[in-house]
Formats: sequence, C-alpha cells, structure tokens
Amino acid sequence: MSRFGRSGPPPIRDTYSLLVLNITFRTTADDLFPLFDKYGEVVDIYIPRDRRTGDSRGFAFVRYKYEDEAQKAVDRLDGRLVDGREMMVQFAKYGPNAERIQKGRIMETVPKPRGRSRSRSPRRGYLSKYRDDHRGRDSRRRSRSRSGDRYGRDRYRERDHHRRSRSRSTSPDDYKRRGRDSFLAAHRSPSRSRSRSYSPDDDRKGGRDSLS
DNA sequence: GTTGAGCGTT
Repeated sequence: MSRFGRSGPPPIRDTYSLLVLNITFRTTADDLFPLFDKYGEVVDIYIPRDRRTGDSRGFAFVRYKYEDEAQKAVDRLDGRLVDGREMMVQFAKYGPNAERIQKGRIMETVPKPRGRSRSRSPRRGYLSKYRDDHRGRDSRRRSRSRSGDRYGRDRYRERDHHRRSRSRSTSPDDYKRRGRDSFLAAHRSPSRSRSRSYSPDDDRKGGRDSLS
C-alpha cells in the first residue's frame, strides 16, 4: 500500500529509499510528502503499521528517484522538528543503495544458480573479510514500544466468602470486612448485575474462515 | 489515550 495508490510498491531498482526514524506515531505519509518532495522527486512513501491495531510504528520509508536528492533530503530533513519530534532521516537498507545487501548480508556477486545448486556448502572463506561490515544486528530484537504486555492479571481468583473460620471469626477485622462486602452488595445497582447477554452474532455458523 | 529502538507493503 502506497500513498500513491499504486498496485504495489514502485520498482525499487531505480529508487533510493530513505528511512525516517523518530517520527511521531500520528505522522502519516501525507505529512511527510510535502517535506520530502521539496528536496527531490519522491517516488513513494510507505509507513509500516501494526497488523493488529493498524497504528503507525513510528518510522517511515521515503523513496527518492535520485541519490543526490535523497542525500540532500537526509542532510536537510535530518533532525527536522515534525509534530514536536525530531525525525531522523537516513538511508535505508533497501533498494539500489543496498543492492548488495540482502537479509543483512552483503552479496558481493549475484547468485548464479549453476548446475551444482544442490551443493550448499557455505564457503565462508571469502566471506570472512566481510564480517566487519556485518554489524551487531543479531541482538536486535523486535520488541516494540508495546512490550509491556502483562496478561497475568487473574492469577489467583480464590474467594473465601464461604470460608467460615470459627476460631478466626472472632477477629474484629473480619467483621469489618464482611460488613463492607454487605455494604457493597447492597449498594450494587441491580441494572449492572447482568451476568450475561445473549448475542446472535455469537451463534455464527458459517464463518469458519479465520483470517490470520 | 500512552510508548521511542529500529529497517518495509500490494
């Protein structure tokens, strides 16, 4: 999905992608387009969003047509205050500027599928010198900002309302607690005490295709 | 409604 409504991403073989970081979560491609378009020919702008919520992830990809324009945009728009946040513009590892980079690994020569395609012997001999370029991305985690998911809420749901300890009931604290419960039960609005509501949608029978 | 290192889709 692109802002330009094309049926897919434009050919990246002639485009230079820029990675825009540190933008606000509310910034859309429409907001970035006029900024980047002033410094060059913007081919496409794409903002990855969350599959579930559809919310922005806080970064965008801007594709320029020429490298000099992209470089100028990086130099001019890097650190630009957008919506109260300084966005960081840098070259993305995608497109012609990273034509030799795939999956974080530098491909010096194009893979030529010859007759011995079965041989998957990883000859790391000549690749050892390229290890310097391999940055420490292994420890990079996809932990998003919403990494604070704690679903351990209802761990122990033990109710001791039926538990009557004769020897312990003499405690005045117990009387006070029961009195509060009684007060809460009496104060509870009857309209709110609906246990369950039958919904006809719940009785769907044909919808078996669960979209992932 | 919040958050803040990073690298992407029809």
